[in-house]
Amino acid sequence: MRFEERVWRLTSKVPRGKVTTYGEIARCMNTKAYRIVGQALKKNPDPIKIPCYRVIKSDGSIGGYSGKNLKNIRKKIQLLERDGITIKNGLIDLNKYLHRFNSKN
DNA sequence: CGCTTGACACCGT
DNA sequence: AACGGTGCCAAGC
Repeated sequence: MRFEERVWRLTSKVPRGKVTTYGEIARCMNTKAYRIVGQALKKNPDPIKIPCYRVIKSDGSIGGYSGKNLKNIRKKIQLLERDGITIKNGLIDLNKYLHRFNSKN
């Protein structure tokens, strides 16, 4: 199983209305390669099954979406709000919306 | 092989 | 709270 595929599998488990972080995914895979998580999502093969917009940064800010292009970032924000997530000043309240994986992926 | 690249995290100021 | 610097490590070249 490639690193990317494990990232995609975990990402697809995040329920609607919740989010997770790059670091959270990496930790769940017992690695510190949190930066690689983003690189994997960027290569998302099936956005329908893999809601990569639900993956944000650990400080609650949005992170990127298909690159760091501002237009794409806004798109990501719209998708999150469509899920019922409120974003104030570009920040998401992780205490409220963070999805916690059960130790096994 | 070795060097660079990131959709990041963490700590100090 | 907000920056800025440093650490991270799989992939790609």
